[in-house]
Amino acid sequence: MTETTTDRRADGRALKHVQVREYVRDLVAGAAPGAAAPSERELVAMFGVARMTVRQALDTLVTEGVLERIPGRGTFVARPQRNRGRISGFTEDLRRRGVLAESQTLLARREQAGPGVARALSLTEGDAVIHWRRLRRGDGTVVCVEDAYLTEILLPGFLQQGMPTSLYADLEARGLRPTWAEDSITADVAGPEEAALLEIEPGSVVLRHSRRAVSGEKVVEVSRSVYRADRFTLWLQICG
Amino acid sequence: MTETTTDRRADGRALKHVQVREYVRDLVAGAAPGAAAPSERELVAMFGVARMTVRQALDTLVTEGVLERIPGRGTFVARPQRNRGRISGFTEDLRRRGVLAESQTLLARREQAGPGVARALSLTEGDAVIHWRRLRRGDGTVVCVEDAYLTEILLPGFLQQGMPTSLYADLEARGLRPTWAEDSITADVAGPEEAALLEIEPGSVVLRHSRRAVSGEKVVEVSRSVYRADRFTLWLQICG
DNA sequence: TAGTGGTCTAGACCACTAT
DNA sequence: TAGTGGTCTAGACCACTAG
Repeated sequence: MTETTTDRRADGRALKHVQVREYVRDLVAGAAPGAAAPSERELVAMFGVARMTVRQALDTLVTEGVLERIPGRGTFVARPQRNRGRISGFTEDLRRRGVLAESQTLLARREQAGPGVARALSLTEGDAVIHWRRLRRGDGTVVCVEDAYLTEILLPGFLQQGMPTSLYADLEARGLRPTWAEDSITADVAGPEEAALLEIEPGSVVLRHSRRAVSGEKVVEVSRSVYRADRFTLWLQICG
Repeated sequence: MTETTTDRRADGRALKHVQVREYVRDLVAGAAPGAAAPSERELVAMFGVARMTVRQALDTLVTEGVLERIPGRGTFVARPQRNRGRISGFTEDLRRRGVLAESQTLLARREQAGPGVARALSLTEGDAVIHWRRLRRGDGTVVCVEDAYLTEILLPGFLQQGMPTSLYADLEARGLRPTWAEDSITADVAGPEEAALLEIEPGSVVLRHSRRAVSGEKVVEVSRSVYRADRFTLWLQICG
């Protein structure tokens, strides 16, 4: 398998292995997992190319998880990928469990980044950030208080547009869907303010979840959430 | 790039592209990012193989993120990957923080899978599993009790070999390094047995962490860990 | 036995980079 | 201009699977 940057020669002609690759990709799109793809020698005959060229095309599709090779048997449409999961936020996370997520904005304003937030967002202290505090409910009951900090310069008009239901859906619409994140999670007890918001006694057990979410090279979100331990289990998919 | 299952022919001779690949991997291990790797034609001359064979070897290392090709310039040791984070276990996790992880095996035996463990490991109830319970310390202080369940049939000789220091390092040596995992995390209070092991009062705050780790298609590990909340923060990298 | 993917050869021309 | 990786050819033999 070889990374192809352009897919085309300088003169505009499509590369042969790309032609074969895209032909097979189209052919196989929507086919049932386990369905047979054309054999390598069939493709050699169809396209009039060398077998190594066909193999280069198929190698890419195998690496992408589209095809699967079985020696002595053939090439087949791969089983559905187990792990094309996306990073999700509270709203999407709860929806996946069949729970309706609601949010009440407690605070949404422009602030100057303090030292901690600036470092986490890879900004300079004093840069403009959006601070968004929400009380979050699942099926109507209070579950979580979340403080999110966003880099204002990446999100023009964010505060003016009316706050979105799902932060991640909004980021996705801006092409800033997080591609990976660093999370840290601790168990703790609630302080008095948190307790009041979460409708629990101070000192009750809570789950603290901090996230630093990155889209490409840019840190798009830094957040701290406090969950009622009696009402929430954090569920994460980890990839290698 | 081609997946190689065996790395060896039936007669035991190493495949040529594997020889080249491992030679380059060793050569480059510990080299500074950006350092030049041997050129393809150099390797052709060194090993007396065809260039396609060398390319197959290097393709694998490029896909793995070890090397980087720059057309017209050469092949180089890849820059540190933004996101080649591997799923880590307790040992590796603590090592990354500069903390020495130690484990004391409380129990390591063959059992028949109960309904929960069987479902989590994608086995049938009654199938043989390895149950491994460890008390885990960081820099000498008690941090965690972990119960891990492993599919015995995937790990021949595991119990006989002497328990490894790091489960994940052992799995990696067997080609079963987890590629992704589903984790669920809650905050809770310690029960009496846990409290005794963790050297805390019953009712103290703990962090519970369950993991279902998958390597390729196989579920290789299911575990439940209980951490002292006052001594441990869980740190996870999430990918989309 | 026929077909499949896995490995491998010994060349070739191209576009690109560095000197 | 010399060297690099990118693409491509036209074969070959192997181990394995299936009918």
